[in-house]
Order: sequence, then C-alpha cells, then structure tokens
Amino acid sequence: MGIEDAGPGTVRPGGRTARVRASVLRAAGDALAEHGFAHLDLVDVARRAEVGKTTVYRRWGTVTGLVADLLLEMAEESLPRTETGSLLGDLKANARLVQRTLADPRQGALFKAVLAAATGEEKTAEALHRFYDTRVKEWAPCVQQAVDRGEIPQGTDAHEVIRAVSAPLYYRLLTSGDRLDEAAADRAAEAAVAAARAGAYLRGDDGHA
Amino acid sequence: MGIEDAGPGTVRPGGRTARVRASVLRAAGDALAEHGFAHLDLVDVARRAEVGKTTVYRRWGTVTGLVADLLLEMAEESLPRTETGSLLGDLKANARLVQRTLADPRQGALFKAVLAAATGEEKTAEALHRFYDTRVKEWAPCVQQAVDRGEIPQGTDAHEVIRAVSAPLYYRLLTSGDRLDEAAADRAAEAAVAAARAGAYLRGDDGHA
DNA sequence: CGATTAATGAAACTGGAGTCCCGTTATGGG
DNA sequence: CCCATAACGGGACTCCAGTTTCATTAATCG
Repeated sequence: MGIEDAGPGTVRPGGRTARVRASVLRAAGDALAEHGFAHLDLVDVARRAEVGKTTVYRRWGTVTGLVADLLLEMAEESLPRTETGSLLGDLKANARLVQRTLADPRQGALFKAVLAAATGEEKTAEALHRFYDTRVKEWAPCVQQAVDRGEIPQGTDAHEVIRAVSAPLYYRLLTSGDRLDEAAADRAAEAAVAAARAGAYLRGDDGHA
Repeated sequence: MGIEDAGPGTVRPGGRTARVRASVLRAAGDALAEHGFAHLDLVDVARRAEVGKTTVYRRWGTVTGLVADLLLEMAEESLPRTETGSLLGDLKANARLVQRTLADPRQGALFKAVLAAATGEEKTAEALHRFYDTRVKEWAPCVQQAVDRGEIPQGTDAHEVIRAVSAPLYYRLLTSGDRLDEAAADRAAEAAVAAARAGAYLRGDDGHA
C-alpha cells in the first residue's frame, strides 16, 4: 500500500544521472554492435562507459533491461522523411533508408542484437514494438497521400504498406547471408506498390474483390 | 599438419551416441521454447536430457553451437507440399503453414529463439541460412508452374516469390505484438501474387519494364 | 565373443558475472 | 549558499556456468 517502485534516476534525473545514462547507452550500443547480444556483459559495458558496475546493475539490472532503455532512446531520434510526389518514389526512399541502415556494419549488427534481445523478454519486446510503431507512423502519411491522389484504392491500410516495404529487407537480413543492396530495396518498394494497387492491403478486408 | 578436428560422435556415431544426440536436441528445443535463447543454460539441457553435462559441453560447447546442430536436424524433416492448381492457392497454403507454425506457442517461441541465436554467431547463422534455403527450394516449383501456366511473367525469380510470402509474417512476429492470424497469411500470399504479376520479382532486373 | 578405445559421466575445481555493504559525491530544494 | 539525501563507486563476497580429470561403459572390428 502506498507509492512504490520509482527506481534510481527518477528523483534526480539531472546532471550526473543523465550523463551516466547517455554514457552507458552509448557503450551498450557499441558493445552490442561488436559482440552481439549473446556475448554482451554488463561489466564490459560499465568499463566502456567509465562507470561503476554497481550503477549499471542497480539501474538496468539485466542485459535485456538495458536494451529496452536503449530502444526508448532510439525511438526518440527520428529521421527526416523526404517527399517525392509519387508513392513509388516515397517508398523507394524509405526502402533505401532501411537498406542503408541494415547494410551498415555497425547499425546492422546493432539491429540484429536488439531484435535478438526482444526475443523472449516481454518488456524489451514492448519497447521494440513501440520503436517500430513510431517509425511506421512517421512514414504512413505518404501512403495516405497516394490514396488521395488516386494511386492506390480507398481504404488501404497505410501502416501495412509501410511494413510491407521493410519486411523483405529484414527477412533477408536474418534468414540469408546475401548482402542487402539497392536492388533489394527497390524491389521491396516496387512489390509493395504493386500489391497496394491490387488492393492487397485493404483495411478490414481479406483481399477478395 | 595432418588430419585434425573430427570431434566426438564422428567415429562411433551408432547406438548410444545417436541416442544422446536425439535426447539433447529434444531437450534443447524444449528449453529454448520455454525460456528463450537469452536464458538457456546447458546444465539445464543436460538435466532434461538425462545426460552428463560434461557430454553436452564436450560435443556442442556453446549454446549457439547446440542451436546450429538443432537447425541441421530441423532442416532434414521436410513438410509435405500441397498442390492446388493456382499460384494463389499454393502460396496461401504455404502462408497458412508458416502462420500456423509461428502462431503456435511452442514452435513460435522456438523459431524466435533460433533466430536470436543465429544473430552474432557465424556458424549458427550459416545453419539457419541452409534451413531456409531448404524450405524455399521445396516450395519454389509451384512458382515455376505458375510461370509455365502463364499466370506470372517469364523470368520471375521463384525463390524470391516464396520469400516474399514469409517475410511479412516473420516481420510481424518480431516487430509487433499483434497475433498472426489467417487474414495475415492470406494477405501475404495475395500481396506476393500481385507483385509477381506486376513483374516485381524478375530475375536480374530491377523491376523497370 | 573378446580386445580396443571412443564416448560418456561423476566429482572436484576455477573464474568471473552478479550481489551486497558502506563510504563518497553532487543534485535539487529551501 | 548550505543541508538532506539521491545516486554513484570501490571492494569484498557468493554462487554457478563452464573446465578438467579420470574412472566406467559400450560401440566397432577382428
């Protein structure tokens, strides 16, 4: 009975506490990109961040807890969205952005590690879902504009179209050893547009015309 | 210099050795499905398999090594493929199969764990890639048949079409909390067919007609 | 069937991840 | 500017995953 929880960092979040968090999250990202999720150890993160290991254990506790907080920060920094005037152009821009991110050695390894961490730990999974919801929502407007222009049918689920662009890129990253190139990105965008035109992403409909 | 490696289990693979392997792999699958990759510990696997922990460490060494062997076995047991006479019918059957597998609590958790394990460990990743190559190759013929029937353009990359069906299902499994239902499976199949018809999966082509 | 030795398994051992204790630092409120 | 105390950090401690050793069991070959 009474107010409980409110872990460390919630009462005096300014100054040192904020610096420690930034330093630890940066170190965690580096370590994840280098060693992967499986071999991440909090003592190493503490060393890199030049912070006492007690602090890391007290504030984040586990590897998955730390990744969850890292995802919160990653969700905040949003990337600028371009507008090309056509759905295919916008989705290609999106696909290229995702492709470049996943193909980059550091970023690609980091995303793989974060996905692995979200597997199995509910709290981390929720943070990951919020991260992708944020990204999808940022890009959904370009699909709605395409509907308004008459490029694709009324009632198209904008979020589903955006997800359709990323899906094959992530699938390829995880299940094949092939490199993610621009051709793969363009193909993903083209496939999504073709499917959207055919009404495959109509909301609350199973696709039968 | 000379012949080296050839670890335990390669000289006398019959009888007990085979029984131990089967028992350990089954236990590993159970443990992965229950606790996830992050919390898997080989001592627990040894206990479940009723096998000395020394044996597990000697033959598989690490968690990722054990998962790699598990994937080799998973690749061998192939699922029967149905033939419905139309590309959409065949791909829907494939999509439903994947969807049922991933939606099943045990199987879904196991696949998540296996994907997580393949992240970061090259040897495990290779085993995973072989597993998916096997599955994709099993289903590719139905796409070729569709080409022969004239449903989709000549020069369509059959493997890419099959991957396009699974991709959105895996993407949803990993990046959202939403349940994988039949509607999602059907939508994946329909989108793949629409994109294939539009020529998005032409081999060695970036999609421009 | 018996000899050879590959493979297993019990037990003792070790190193380091994670915890605990308590003194030190510096934030935020008055 | 000063006080109360939130948050940090060093170091000792614990516990168990992973290793090593060696005796026991059983697969293969003649």
